[in-house]
Amino acid sequence: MSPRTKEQNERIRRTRRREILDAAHQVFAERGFHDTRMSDIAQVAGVSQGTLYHYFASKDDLFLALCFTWADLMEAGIKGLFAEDESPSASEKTSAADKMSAMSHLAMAFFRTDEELAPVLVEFWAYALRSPKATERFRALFETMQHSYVTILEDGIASGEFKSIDVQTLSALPFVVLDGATLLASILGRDTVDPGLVIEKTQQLVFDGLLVESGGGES
Amino acid sequence: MSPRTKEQNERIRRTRRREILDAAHQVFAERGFHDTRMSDIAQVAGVSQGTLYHYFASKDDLFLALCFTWADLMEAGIKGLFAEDESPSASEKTSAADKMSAMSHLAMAFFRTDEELAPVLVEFWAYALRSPKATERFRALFETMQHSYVTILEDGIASGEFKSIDVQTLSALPFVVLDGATLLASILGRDTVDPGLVIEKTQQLVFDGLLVESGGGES
Amino acid sequence: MSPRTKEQNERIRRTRRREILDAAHQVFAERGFHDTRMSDIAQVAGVSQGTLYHYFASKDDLFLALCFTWADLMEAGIKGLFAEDESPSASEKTSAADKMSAMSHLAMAFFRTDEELAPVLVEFWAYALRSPKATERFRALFETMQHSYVTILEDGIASGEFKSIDVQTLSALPFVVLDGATLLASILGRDTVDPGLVIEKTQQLVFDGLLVESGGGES
Amino acid sequence: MSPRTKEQNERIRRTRRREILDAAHQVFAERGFHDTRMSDIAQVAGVSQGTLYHYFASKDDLFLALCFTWADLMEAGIKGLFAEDESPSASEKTSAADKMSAMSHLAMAFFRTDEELAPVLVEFWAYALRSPKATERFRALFETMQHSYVTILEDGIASGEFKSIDVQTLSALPFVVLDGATLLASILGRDTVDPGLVIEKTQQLVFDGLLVESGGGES
DNA sequence: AATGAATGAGGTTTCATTCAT
DNA sequence: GATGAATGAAACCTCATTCAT
Repeated sequence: MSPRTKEQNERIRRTRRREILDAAHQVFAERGFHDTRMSDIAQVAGVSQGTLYHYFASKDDLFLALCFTWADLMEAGIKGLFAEDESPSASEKTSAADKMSAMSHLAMAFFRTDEELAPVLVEFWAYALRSPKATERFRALFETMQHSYVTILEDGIASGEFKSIDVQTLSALPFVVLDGATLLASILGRDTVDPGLVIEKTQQLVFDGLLVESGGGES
Repeated sequence: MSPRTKEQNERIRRTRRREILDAAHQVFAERGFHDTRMSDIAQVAGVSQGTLYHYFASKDDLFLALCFTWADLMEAGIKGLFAEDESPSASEKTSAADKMSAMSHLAMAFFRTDEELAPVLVEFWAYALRSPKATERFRALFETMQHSYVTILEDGIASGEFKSIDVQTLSALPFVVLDGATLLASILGRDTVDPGLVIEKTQQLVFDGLLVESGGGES
Repeated sequence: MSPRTKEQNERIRRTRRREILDAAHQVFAERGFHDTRMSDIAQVAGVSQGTLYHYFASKDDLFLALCFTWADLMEAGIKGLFAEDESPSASEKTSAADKMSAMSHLAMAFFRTDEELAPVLVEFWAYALRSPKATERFRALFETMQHSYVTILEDGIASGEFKSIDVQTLSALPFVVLDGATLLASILGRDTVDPGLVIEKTQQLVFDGLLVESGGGES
Repeated sequence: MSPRTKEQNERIRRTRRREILDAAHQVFAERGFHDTRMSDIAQVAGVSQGTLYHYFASKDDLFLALCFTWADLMEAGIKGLFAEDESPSASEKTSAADKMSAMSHLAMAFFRTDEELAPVLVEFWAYALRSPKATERFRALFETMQHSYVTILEDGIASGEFKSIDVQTLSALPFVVLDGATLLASILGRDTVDPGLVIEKTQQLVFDGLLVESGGGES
């Protein structure tokens, strides 16, 4: 009956918060944002509806927190990729080709980690269309990825590995392909479109395209 | 004195139906599916709420009809591309490269035609995640596009224009890039990501990639 | 193209009116008053909704007209029973027993005539609970029936056929049994409760009861 | 500070549920099922509309619950009548006449208990015409009453108290008269038809009829 | 911190009725 | 007389959020 210590309280809060986020993730993935009721989340999380509001100010808040969670993860993944790279322990500089390949693998890894991630992402996009907060987070993630890709491309071009191209425009490509493949896989199923494979094969083809002087299609 | 003729009634219904669809398009684009009120659509269309239900059974029905409208248009565009091609008047066969280019241009054209199309597409995707009807229409559209691309690639490979690749997987690429670029442009704005440019430059790069034997590793 | 004569017009109106009433009868029986839509009736009658309003001022008006139709029929039946009786051609006065029996047969006849009558009656009762017009018609019909029965009973008592009873109270019995049997047959089906049989057997038993001095139940 | 205990919550729910049912009873009786608005019930019950839906899934559900409540009461009354009878303390068996009388008194008691019961019953009948659930409950109640009456009649016949009659058909009589009298009293008012009196006098007459060999013809 | 009964604004949908043709 | 497109009032119901316990 002795009051809980501060640390105990915080641990409880952290655990409970995570449980709620997990429950929300599951239900949002199944039902989508608008068809999810707070009571559903509460039930799956095993808490009362009131409790949800001790941890998140609103349904939107909860959804955003969830989306930010994986955005953080993704961002950390990308940054990690290059942080390692900068460590001087690597005897030799990694080639641009290797870096491109590494980015692809990172994206592919996300799909293997969590089967329910893709549907929530699609919801997030629709949500981001109307929510400045979501847009900002999305933009930051995009810019991180874009920045990395720009660096890779420019390095490759500088070193003569790649031919010269419109770096600014093409820097969006990884994100474009990642999201496009996620979308198609979510709606049509992975039997129809395997996002990992699409990303991998595309990256390979694009890489090959970077090696040759343009054949000069008119488009 | 005498009642309206059948033709008069049909004309009225066709016109009114189109007016409602246009209004719905506008409001759905602005607000998204869930934040759109039937009263908003009615007001923009200049009719009463009741009238909406003379033309569409429900809000979902209206939204689907709208999405089917542009899906039909897009599908017609793709099929038209190849129908022309089959006309025997062309003394020489169009090259695979030209066909690829034509597909890109078609996709790009859609964005120029209708500024408000993109946001509704994103809504449609989220919607398609839960609605079998929407999924089916989406799948049909995808397969049409995929089929065309498969043909182009196989023709190109057969004629020796292209190297041999995983046609099945890469046939999803146009749709992946189209949707991915649409998404990014919708959320981040065309200043950040110009979908037409992304499509064009990507197509070019991919095309170049198709010309050379792969220099890359397996990744 | 010559304009129709007044008689033709009236004939058309009468026919059309009857068609609408028949359609209404059918739909009201199937669906009940509140679940019947004017459009249903219009469709079954083979006319437009607007036309209904050329013949009846409102849905309530149409329903009442329908109910009044059979009320008139029933009332005519009862009155007819006694009109015949008063004709001097009958060499001998009909006995009270015979009259009672005749009333029973009349009631039973209604059930055989029209299978769909019973459900509409139940609707009418619920309706009559709130509508003064319906109540009044119902009361008039009741009083006609009651009046006839009072006469029969009083004649029978006067002639010594029947013992003395509370005529006022028991004069409601035919209506009570008729309606009660109608109700049960409508809800439970004629397999469970055969209204004709119930009426017949009850009448018989009651008649027997009228013959003997009360055994003096305490109730 | 601490949340309410389970018992507290249950007590609240039980009380509130009863309050809502009472309010519904009152409003349904006044206005009928279809003209009753959920907002009316909410107002009379002193709760918000939303609260109604915490206790009943729909307007139909609420109405059915209400009807089931009195059906349960009525059924308990009938069963109670015979349960007492089976107690071995009674030195002598109750006569069939006494049992018939008891049943009449029970029916009459219902009308005295609750002035507003009758109109709701009429609504329930109309409702039962279209609702399988209501039909089933109605049938069960009917069968209970019928079963009791069959027993009474057969016992009476076996003991020689009553003459032999069509027990199956006449076993519906109490229900027929009860419902018929309820209906007439509801529509015409108790001044015109006193249901208690009708039931009592009818029972008496029928009882007398059971004593004598039929003098009547087949009608 | 946790609970869950209660709220109430507001959305979609229905349908009797009107009226221009 | 006949039509059927159009109306618009209002009903049922949902669900995020609050707050007394």
